[in-house]
Amino acid sequence: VTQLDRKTEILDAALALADERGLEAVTMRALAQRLGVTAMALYPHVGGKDGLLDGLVDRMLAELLPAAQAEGDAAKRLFAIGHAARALARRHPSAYALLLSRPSVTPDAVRVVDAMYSALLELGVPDAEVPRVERLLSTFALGYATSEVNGRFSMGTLNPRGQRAQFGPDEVPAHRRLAEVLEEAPDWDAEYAADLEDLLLLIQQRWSRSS
Amino acid sequence: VTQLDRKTEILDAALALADERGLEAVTMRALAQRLGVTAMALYPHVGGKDGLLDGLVDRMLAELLPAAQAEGDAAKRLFAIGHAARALARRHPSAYALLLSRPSVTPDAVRVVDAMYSALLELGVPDAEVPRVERLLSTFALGYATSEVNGRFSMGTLNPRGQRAQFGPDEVPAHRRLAEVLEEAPDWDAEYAADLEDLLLLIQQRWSRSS
DNA sequence: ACCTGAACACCGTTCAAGT
DNA sequence: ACCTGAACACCGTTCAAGT
Repeated sequence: VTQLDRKTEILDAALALADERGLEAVTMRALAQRLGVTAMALYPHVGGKDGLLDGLVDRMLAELLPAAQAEGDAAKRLFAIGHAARALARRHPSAYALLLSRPSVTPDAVRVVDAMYSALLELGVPDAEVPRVERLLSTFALGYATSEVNGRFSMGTLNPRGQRAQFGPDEVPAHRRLAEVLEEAPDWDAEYAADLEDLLLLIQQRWSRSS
Repeated sequence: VTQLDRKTEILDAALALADERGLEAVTMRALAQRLGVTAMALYPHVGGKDGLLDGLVDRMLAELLPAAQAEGDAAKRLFAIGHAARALARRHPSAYALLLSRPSVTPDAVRVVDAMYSALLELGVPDAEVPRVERLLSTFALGYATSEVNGRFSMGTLNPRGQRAQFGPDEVPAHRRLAEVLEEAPDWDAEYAADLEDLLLLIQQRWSRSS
């Protein structure tokens, strides 16, 4: 079983390296050096760079699992998972994007999805719609956290004046009309919470309690 | 102006290369060879590998712009943008993930956002909420398309029997209850359309026409 | 102004060899 | 069973040089 422990040791080191110096600094050689070993010593355990990155996805999903198994009613559990997904991104900003680009069927991944299925069923979503709604929610949560840690949101907002200056009058009329609103720096915690509430509201209104 | 044309020529070639052989095959050397030139000849035009990838994001957003300027009522325009974002992913599956990880403030990017702002205002979303709802919608659209082209969706669904076999009885109860539903292969076109409809429904119910 | 060629410091990975 | 060391075929990028 020291095999498995060694693998998680390696993955932990890789994740720490990604957190500290970015995903592109996660090199077989740099990772090996951090572990006091040669790069080729890693291959039997993680199976090359691709296997290493898949392993990082698994490790992150394992970190998400406890939140998925929290207590409370269905809506509360979905909020907990949603906030945990965002907290995970803040903990591992550089590695997080892997979650959207590398499929994973780790047992822990299935368990997280199962927790969401259960909550949606409890909320009255019909069986046939549950997988779709789960994908809608998880896609939004992963996409939001990814966008946030990668800075996709902080540019329509950073200096809207200088930005509008590139355009002629009424070339971007909505930006002009929203000028004052766009001046304010958004509170991302509040925005994300509001988004989750809206999505839960959608679910409750669309399939109001029949069970 | 042959400067700019040369740059878009290079970006077009890079995008084509990514479409044909994957983003990791987009190498300064391989790209240069495709253009019948030396790798270092690219540097003055695109400014290194990072600038090249930023350029790919800009090119893709430019491809999205025509759909954003389509005709019709507000809801119809939002659908058009949503579907165009997914079509873009199918056209450039490998490069698409860059949209979520590399911020862009290209004029075309601002124009696309402006079109969404306009549609949301027309639907009755209050000024203060428009930027948040735009981020919600664009995040979902980008995240969904990215997940789809990267295969994140095709694994809870591919062979659900073999997957459940890893677990003891009632360890994943929701998967068990949804067994029949999970057997069916989803129609992704229909699912994405249903998601967009649900999100539009949310908007219309939450801020029902007061204007 | 635009391109080339050689060079540098890196990659992931293979493979024979050690213990 | 686990690790090493040298080697191979690549990277992105710098820099002096050509025209």
